[in-house]
Amino acid sequence: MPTSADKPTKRTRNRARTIQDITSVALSQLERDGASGLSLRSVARELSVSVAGLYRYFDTRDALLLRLIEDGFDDLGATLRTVQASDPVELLRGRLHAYRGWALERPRVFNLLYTDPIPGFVAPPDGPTDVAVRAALRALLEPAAAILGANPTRPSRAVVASMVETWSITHGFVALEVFNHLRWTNLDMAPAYGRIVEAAIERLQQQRPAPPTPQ
Amino acid sequence: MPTSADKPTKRTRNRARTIQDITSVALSQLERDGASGLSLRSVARELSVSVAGLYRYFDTRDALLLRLIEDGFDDLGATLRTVQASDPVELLRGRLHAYRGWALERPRVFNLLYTDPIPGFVAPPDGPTDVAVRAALRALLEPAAAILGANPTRPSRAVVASMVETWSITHGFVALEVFNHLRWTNLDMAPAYGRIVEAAIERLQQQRPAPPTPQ
DNA sequence: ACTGTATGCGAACACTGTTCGCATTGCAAA
DNA sequence: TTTGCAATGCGAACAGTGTTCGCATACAGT
Repeated sequence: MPTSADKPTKRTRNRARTIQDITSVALSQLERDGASGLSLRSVARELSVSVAGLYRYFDTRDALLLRLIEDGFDDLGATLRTVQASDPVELLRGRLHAYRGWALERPRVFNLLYTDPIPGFVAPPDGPTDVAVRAALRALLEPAAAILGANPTRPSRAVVASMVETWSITHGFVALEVFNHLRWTNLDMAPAYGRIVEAAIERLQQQRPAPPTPQ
Repeated sequence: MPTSADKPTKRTRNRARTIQDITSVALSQLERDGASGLSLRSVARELSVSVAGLYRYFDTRDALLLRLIEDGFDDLGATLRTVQASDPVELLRGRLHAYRGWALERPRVFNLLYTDPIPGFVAPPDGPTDVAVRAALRALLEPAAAILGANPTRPSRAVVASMVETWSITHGFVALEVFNHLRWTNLDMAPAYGRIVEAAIERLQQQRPAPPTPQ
């Protein structure tokens, strides 16, 4: 039962590598077949190890799934943060588009992150999952806070409300598109999403407290 | 292998009742444990029949799930249509709120309808599933078309785009709330959603072609 | 009353997650 | 270096799942 803080001995390095191997093939199976199609036994087969051996690294299938969720949020956050801009409006616009792009490339992972993957489970507040979730979201909400001229670390209630609106508006389109609920419209999805993004940004700007008019 | 159009003989009536029984207990298990927790064997146990017997009514587990999806969309549509109003704006507002209420009462069903429940499956266009999906959606989009002063049966491309925007904006908030992604905000969800709804309606009204100014 | 179809079910097969006990390996202290 | 303990690996087993098959039974139409 190794603790989280171990010296970098050969054992712990091997252990980290094994965990990395497991999550890696688990992720590829998740992306291909969805969460319900991910089986420990097939992961074990692909790694040429026994099923029972996997239980030295993950107590249960749900634990592995949870790890994929955390990794997913980390990856989403990192992807959003690759988008940079000097203008906060430009930054928000870019990251909102990156949000959609990320989701479209990994619909199964997006499904795992933003719907109800482990029926009974709710992430405990300030647990590792919750931390990863909020870190990813911060990459989206910080530029929104900047547009509002608000402190992104301690946003007021009204600022939170405005940021959540921005997120909700864009997330809705992405969720519907990713899950194929907009196919019948025959719309060009990219420009349609672009209009949603602009609407969200405009609304955000309207809610910014009026700056002191110069002169 | 009975076809869909049978005379109302005793056999077919019994058959319809059995199907109704199966879907009924399947639905209750779905609402409690989610789609992944729904098992044919437990349904059979609860009905005191054998598992193999169920296969006389549903070729596969996915077929039963698909039936629950169709029933779900029918129920959603019917619920939305219980909301009536003379003013189309009032009608849309009421139905958008009903949309959220319906989702919050059956999060597992909402998950089944609007995410990726059967990984490989896409509903064939104009199949029974597709018909149910679009019928439910029409209850939401018709008042939007009315606000735009458009023909709801043959909407133009621009009208479709506007209606989809309305849906996307509100769906996003509902999806995030239902799947517990807004818990950290500590916002009052009902008024927060109310503001989203008003934003969607305002945007819709702005996109209405200007009426001929009287006088 | 007879005949064919629809229905019901027990048993089996292949698959799943999970646990147990026993071997083996690697590390760290003696 | 040797010894001992913890970490690792694995085969077998158990309970659960979806699905198929073959054989009985019940019913509907002739």
